[in-house]
Amino acid sequence: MAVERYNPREVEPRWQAKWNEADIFTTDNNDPRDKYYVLEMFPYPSGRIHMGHVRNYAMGDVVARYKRARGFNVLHPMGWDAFGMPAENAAMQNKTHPKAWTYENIATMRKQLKSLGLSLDWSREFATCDVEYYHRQQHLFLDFLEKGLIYRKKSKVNWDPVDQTVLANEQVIEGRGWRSGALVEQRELTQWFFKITDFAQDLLESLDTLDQWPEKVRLMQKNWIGRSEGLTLRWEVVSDAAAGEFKEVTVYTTRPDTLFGASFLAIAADHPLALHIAQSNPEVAAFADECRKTGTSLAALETAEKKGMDTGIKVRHPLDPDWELPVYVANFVLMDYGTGAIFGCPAGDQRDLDFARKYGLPVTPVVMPADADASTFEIGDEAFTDDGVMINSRFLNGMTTEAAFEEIASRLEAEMFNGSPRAERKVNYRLRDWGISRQRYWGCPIPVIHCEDCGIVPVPKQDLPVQLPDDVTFDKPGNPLDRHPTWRQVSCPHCGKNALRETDTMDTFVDSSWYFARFTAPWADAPTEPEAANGWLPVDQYIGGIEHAILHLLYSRFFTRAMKETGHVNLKEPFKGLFTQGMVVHETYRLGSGMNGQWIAPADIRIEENDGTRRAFLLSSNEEVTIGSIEKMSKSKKNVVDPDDILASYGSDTARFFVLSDSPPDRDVIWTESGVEGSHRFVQRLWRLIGEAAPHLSEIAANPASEGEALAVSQAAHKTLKAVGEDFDKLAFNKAVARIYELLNALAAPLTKVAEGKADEAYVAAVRDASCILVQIIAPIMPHLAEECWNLIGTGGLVAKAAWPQFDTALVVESEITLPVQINGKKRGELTIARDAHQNEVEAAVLALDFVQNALDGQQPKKIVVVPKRIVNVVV
RNA sequence: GCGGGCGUGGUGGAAUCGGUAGACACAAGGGACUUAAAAUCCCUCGGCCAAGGCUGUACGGGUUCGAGUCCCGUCGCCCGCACCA
Repeated sequence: MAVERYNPREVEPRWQAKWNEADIFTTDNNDPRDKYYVLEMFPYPSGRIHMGHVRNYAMGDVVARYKRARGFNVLHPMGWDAFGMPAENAAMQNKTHPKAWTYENIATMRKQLKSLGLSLDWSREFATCDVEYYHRQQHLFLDFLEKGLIYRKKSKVNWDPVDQTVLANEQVIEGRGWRSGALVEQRELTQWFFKITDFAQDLLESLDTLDQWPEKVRLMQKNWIGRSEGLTLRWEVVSDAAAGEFKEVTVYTTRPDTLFGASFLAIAADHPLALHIAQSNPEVAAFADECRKTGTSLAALETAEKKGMDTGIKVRHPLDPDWELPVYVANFVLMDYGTGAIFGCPAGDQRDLDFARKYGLPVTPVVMPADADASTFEIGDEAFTDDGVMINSRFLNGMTTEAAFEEIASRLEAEMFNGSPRAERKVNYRLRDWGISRQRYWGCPIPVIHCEDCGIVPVPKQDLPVQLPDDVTFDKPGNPLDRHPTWRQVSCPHCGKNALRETDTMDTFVDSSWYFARFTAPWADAPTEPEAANGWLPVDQYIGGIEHAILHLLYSRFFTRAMKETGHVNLKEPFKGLFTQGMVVHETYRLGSGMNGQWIAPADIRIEENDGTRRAFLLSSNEEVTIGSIEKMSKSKKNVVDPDDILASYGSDTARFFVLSDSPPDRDVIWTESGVEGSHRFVQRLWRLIGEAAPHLSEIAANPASEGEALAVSQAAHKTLKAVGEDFDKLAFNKAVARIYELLNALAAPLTKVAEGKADEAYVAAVRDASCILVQIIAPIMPHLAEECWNLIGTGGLVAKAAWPQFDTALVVESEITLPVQINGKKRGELTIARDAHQNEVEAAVLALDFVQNALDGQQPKKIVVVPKRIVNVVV
């Protein structure tokens, strides 16, 4: 019989409505079953969802639906990371209010997400710009402040001297402001900081407990925290009028063993000594100013050419009073790290070597490889940075690097200089405290008041929330809160005098550092309901982009610790399992070249393919378009595919199935139109095969076959069921998809046979069992299609509420296995033998094989390697 | 610059712990059905030579009975670098 084509436009909204009616995705905190919290990183409401969102949320939804079928009480919420710069940029460009712009975007994107049929608990939805949310964030801020986890200090920002405003790093392009084009300067402001460094050691050590995180993310965090063991070492300044009061310079070094290879000291442009010298030395002052024009991003600083300026000051070597070294100001030494001063050993550090070559400073090799010859070992263009044997280092000669470190450290620790030890062992971290002050409007106001008499006064909790005023304008650069006529005016909670509100708002990373905890009780008056938070947390499976591997995840780990210290939760690690998914990428198309070229959207072209050559043409004019490289979907390159277009033509199930197919989920997926069509063909094929057989299937109860013709059908279904469950447990969605294809291929002929009425009862029962399994394993990926098929087979109820089926153990084990047989490591044939055959039996059977006999040519084999159940290798 | 990752047919990828390289899909080619097209179904599909074999996982080395997988080096691409989210 003929079956109508599957029409997702009709089917998908219908099932979404049924799920709503049955209210099956709303989560009850008091449900006694085992909990499972699956969370995808919440989106920034940029305007419309993109394919990256579809992929991210499809993955989370598969996990949520699968775990629900497995009997867990699943929490799967959604919200909006809604504060941030784009809303202010839009306000400046389009004269819209950030609040209106943001909530309109949220409305659009919520509608788009709902059409995907995600199994989300929408009753817990919030946006970080909701007053109810940032109210509680201010509550947390006050608690952290009270605990001593927050302080103020001076720190640098990118300052645009034309727009008179602070710029984000991404707004600094090649050292210039993105709007004004003016050279950016560094400027110091007093800003608020979270003391993340208090937890540096714990954040580092606890990485070992995160065994469900990708190894690479743990490694990146470890390197980011950057624990090093070294020495602070004081150098005596050779008396000099220019040095003034400065009698010594303290450096931090992790390589005290290379001390005899030192050839200069380098200090940061903002080092107190540099600042002092700059007062009397215009050259140094000019150079330091130049260093300050690089902007504040580390990448910009480090890719800049390494430069320095001799201060004229000299220091004495700690181990030789007759040895004097020059002190440079250098642009690669950072005031934020260590002591803001280093000693340069050109032979043992590439940066120091480049610097020494540039300024004609001596290069003395002090470490050489263990097997090198001390009399001939030289440093050319490359420093020797490995461990080895000490040379040219007086009493250290012949020692290992490690022993030399210990020798220098203990000698200098014991030596007194100006009344205190010359050196001290010190553990240092690269991690810096987290600066959260932003001079912007669209963020969470920092709830403090500045009073002339009382200083900094926290806003009393009963006065929260400190609400953002709505009546602001964006016609001028700078922070609208600063120039608001009345908002700042407030009386001091202490003394009642006129005082001023803090106008800095919080970094948006703060908003995203605890939203996962808020989802557990978004209605709570306090930031969390501890019982709910402790019950649900940690998040069992967190899914998001690799671009958040360091900052967002590290800040969230810090926040959870800080919330523990302030009694809002009682755990340290917020995310038990982490999965980082890849991006969705697409070909680019370009019309014309060079300056006149323009990017063309995929929707505006058609592709022709002849003899393997693909050419693209503009739909409107038939002009040929150049096919460019495959890149991350971005507005600027126009290589975006709007999920709405895909949903309109293929439906949500096809889109979800496609983004989970082919590519491993942690790698990028290339969006291709032909790939989507392939996925859609599968949807139609499954619908047709099930639909044609359904009238017969619905008449007979499911029953797997244990013998006869139908055995193969049941074996295929149960093996796939087992494998797909394991794949879902590992988030290996692409493998699950491949197995689903395989199963449908295996069921195609049996389903047709049933449809044609040529099957006996036992066969139909086995096919029905297999069909139900098929429908249940596709249900997490293609929930609408699954409900429609489920209904057609006449199973009753919703698949979304059905328990995950059990596979039959007897159907998934093989009694015989086929082993590949190699001769000298190359496959030459196969051996089929009982699964539980003993090693001796396998060897005997292999030696009896014709091709083995031929290869041996009468001789004895040198060796036979038998890897049980895997392979046999005969060495002749 | 520093830190992290990736590289397998025409294409996306599979290969669980070092054990049959190319599962599954896309594209392409051929055939069946059709008045025709679409849809569907069947076959072929890394390269080289005729079988049988040789060769092949970015490139160059190494370890091993056996390497896509481990080690060393090179090249290319991607992510992060603290005020994008």
